[in-house]
Amino acid sequence: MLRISKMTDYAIMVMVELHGLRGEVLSAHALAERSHLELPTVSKVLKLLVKTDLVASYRGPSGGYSLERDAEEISVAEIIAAIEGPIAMTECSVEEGLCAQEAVCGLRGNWQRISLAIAKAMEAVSLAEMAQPVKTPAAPLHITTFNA
Amino acid sequence: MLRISKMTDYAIMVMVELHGLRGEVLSAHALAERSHLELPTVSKVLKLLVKTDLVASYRGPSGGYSLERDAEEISVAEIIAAIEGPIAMTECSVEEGLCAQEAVCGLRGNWQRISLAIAKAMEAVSLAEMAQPVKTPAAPLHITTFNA
DNA sequence: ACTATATAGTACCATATTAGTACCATTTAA
DNA sequence: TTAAATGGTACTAATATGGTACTATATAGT
Ligand code: FES
Ligand code: FES
Repeated sequence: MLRISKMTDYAIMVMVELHGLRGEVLSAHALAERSHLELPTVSKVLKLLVKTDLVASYRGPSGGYSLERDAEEISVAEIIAAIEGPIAMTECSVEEGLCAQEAVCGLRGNWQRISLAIAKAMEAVSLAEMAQPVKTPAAPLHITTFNA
Repeated sequence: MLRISKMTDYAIMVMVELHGLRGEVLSAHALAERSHLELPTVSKVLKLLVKTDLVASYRGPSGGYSLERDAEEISVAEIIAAIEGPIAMTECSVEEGLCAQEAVCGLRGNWQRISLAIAKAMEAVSLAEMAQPVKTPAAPLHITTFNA
């Protein structure tokens, strides 16, 4: 199904929640409530987001989390990468030597091209755009591919 | 990592092997050898590909498999879909009611847009193109996204 | 200085998914 | 009739994921 992990999905939900509260600091607890997710899960996700400098954290009482940058400046690609690492369709798309079949399989170059294209597509979608609900997905993203 | 399953990877390898032999019928055993994969795995993959009408199968001695259509007419999207079902980033991209958070989460529309874009990108890449090795992925796929 | 509250980090477990295997039924060319 | 191939099902093992628990550390407020 070519899907992102649930953790990544959660991460986006939390980031969306954080958006619109720019400047305001929310605790993990508050974020869990607002996003209807479990606290431990939200905590885990937030820690990963802090590590990758997408959200700022403040300790102590009245501490919590806030977006590190404007939602317009954060891409979904970054969020995905923060949770599940580099965007790549196959092992070999990440770097040489990770795919068992590499010696006898010439697909690596093409997988890299495809992975790169998808990565770019996600880089072009900002958190701010993601936060705006779309009822009728009338205009899908437009993608041109090989030989274009 | 947003990756396809290994089975899907294998499926593409097998399809690539089948390509260039248009008309010729190869047994699962022969395909396993050529693609350096295990026979049971190749068999399993081939069965799925037959079900989705991507390859034709012939029983009995001197039976085997061959491409159902020209490699130019088969997209990687079809192969991926054959092995792992609809191309969708999240549960809710497939159809309503599959995502646990749906009631309180407005992301569904956007996920659908993104999933659709990726699906289209893969539809644009044919098996024939995939079979041509690319050493230097100089020109990646070009993708334009939201608001374009 | 003390304390309560919050994040940071690590380590862990339970479950779901995936990869891989085995077996037997069915078809068919020789 | 036989042997070689696919078709289908069911099973096992390995891995990845999702979720949890616990301890350490920082800090605002009293
Ligand atoms: S799929 Fe990775 S080397 Fe072929
Ligand atoms: S991510 Fe599926 S409904 Fe929000």
